[in-house]
Amino acid sequence: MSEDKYRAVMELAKRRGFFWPSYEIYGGVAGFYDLGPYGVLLKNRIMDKWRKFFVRDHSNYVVEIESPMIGPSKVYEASGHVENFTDPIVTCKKCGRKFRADHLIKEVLGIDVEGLSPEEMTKIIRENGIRCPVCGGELGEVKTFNLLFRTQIGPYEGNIGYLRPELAQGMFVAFKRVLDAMRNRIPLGIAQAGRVGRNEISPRQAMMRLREFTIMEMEYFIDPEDEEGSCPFYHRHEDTRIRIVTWKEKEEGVEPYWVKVSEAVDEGLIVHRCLAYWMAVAQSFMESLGIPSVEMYFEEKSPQERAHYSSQTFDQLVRVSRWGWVEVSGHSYRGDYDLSRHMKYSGADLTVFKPYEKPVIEERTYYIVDRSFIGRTFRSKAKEVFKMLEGVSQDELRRAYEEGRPLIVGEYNIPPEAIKVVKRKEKITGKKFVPHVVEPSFGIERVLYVTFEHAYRLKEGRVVLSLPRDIAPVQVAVLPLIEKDDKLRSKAKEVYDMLRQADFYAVYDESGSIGRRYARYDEIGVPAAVTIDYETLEDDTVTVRDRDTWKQARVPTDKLVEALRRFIYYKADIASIGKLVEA
RNA sequence: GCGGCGGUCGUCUAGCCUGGACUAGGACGCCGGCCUGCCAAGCCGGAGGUCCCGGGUUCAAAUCCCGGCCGCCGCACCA
Repeated sequence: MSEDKYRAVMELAKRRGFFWPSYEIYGGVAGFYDLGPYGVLLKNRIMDKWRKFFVRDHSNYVVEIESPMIGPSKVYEASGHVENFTDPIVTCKKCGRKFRADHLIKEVLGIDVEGLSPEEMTKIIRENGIRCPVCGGELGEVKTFNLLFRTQIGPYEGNIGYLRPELAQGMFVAFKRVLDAMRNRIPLGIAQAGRVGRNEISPRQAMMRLREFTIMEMEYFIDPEDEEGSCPFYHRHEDTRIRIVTWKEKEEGVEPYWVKVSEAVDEGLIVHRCLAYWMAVAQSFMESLGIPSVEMYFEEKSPQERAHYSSQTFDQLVRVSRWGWVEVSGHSYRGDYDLSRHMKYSGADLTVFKPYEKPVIEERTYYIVDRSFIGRTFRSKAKEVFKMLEGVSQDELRRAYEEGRPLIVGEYNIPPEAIKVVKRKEKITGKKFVPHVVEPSFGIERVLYVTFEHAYRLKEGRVVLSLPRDIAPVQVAVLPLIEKDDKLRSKAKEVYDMLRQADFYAVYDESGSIGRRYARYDEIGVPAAVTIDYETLEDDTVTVRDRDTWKQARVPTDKLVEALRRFIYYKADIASIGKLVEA
């Protein structure tokens, strides 16, 4: 049954122009998918929903940017991808099985070889006679496989560039600029939607795992010392119930359960309220795409599974017919790992200055050397002494003072009497810190697929794509009842023009019997079909047909735009927008 | 990458085992005509196929054999 649904869904997607495997005429290449005419429209509407939920709904805090797909090698050295996105792989010459070379060596010899070159690992394997743990066959050379797509920037061979495997680095690298443009306010969310590439070893599962795909992601930068202030919209979802399971619970066989956001945070199930808040937003977002809340949950990744910089990661899983639960988004607490790395590798200051509400007056103690004493004592050498004193820390001065022993700088002895204590009141207006990051990240193609599959229905043996009305690729079809009647046709074209000018995505179609055309638009998920019939010519009313119930309401043409707006954007019932037509 | 199964008009498929009348058949869809006063009606006509690709066996290959590509499943992989 589930197998059949997957096949039916893929068949519809291909036949009606939603999506299909790329490069088909050349035999295809695994891990690449095209989006067709309706696929692109649907994707755009999904992306617009995401913008609403994550960006526009938080317009004072979250902004969207766009950064390049190709980055210089330095960026991905800093991010750790050049080093960590690579696996050393060794292949058994006899049975062909592949193993992680470092794991195999650690297993057999108990030594950690992380960071060693493939040649060194090969040597270790040879010298210790390590063989295939499954069949005992001889192992080949250790090879590395990096999942980054590599290229060169310009004509210079040494100038290596990588295709981004995630969007995050674009936000981190541009962080200072964006922060500046947003007038240095924190919390700050930087969002981006764009394509990424990962050279997967063996992609499969149709659109679930691709080598090139689209991510919608946000890096939400916060002050780690101010959890409450980091989430000014927390109250919106405080009482929202989300469905989660922690990794420990999962190991114990606990099923996902419903919990209020505030409880999950207060009980420490979720490490930070921002993480929990964006998970609740993610759940609402997926619900708006027609995924019922019982068809999804959040599952915490175990420490072994998650990236080393993450202190907690939840995956959002949605049920699909063929593969069961699949990940559509990831929610990570990334800490300050990325910004710190980029500070180190680039030398740039990526800290944030956060002013206190009231400046803090603090009394500070300074230990200073009496300059007149030095001048008197060392005379012509004094200049040299001052210079050397520049490298002496407050701590050293304090110890010399407190212990009453001379401070030795180079070949000079400075007696403790020359050190003076000065207490000074200082006004501290704020603090500098490296922000922490909470990251919700969606894979669009997966979201698109689950949306498509959940919309797929059979009604009386016909396919109906019951997409939520406001994400339907085409919003309204305008149909003259009879093809061969010029009066109906010209009136229908007038109505089409009116809807088009009112910014609806409308199509006009006169080909085939009316029933056939209804069926056609049911299949591509058009929520409303407007039919121009003979009554239209008499009293200027049209019928609006609801894709899901097949009920029709009669609406005056001059009220049609408003009626369709309510129907498509405000979930108005078909009966509420006009007089129902008797079947 | 290994093993299993598969790949035929846009889509779904028949044919393959048992090579030859296959000029590859059908259904649905699509296009045109007739018809049609509301749910894939009917009639007529039409377009549409590198039988996944390459090689081999044979007088003859969609069909048998080998290699490759792609898809699905299992294993491995999935920062």
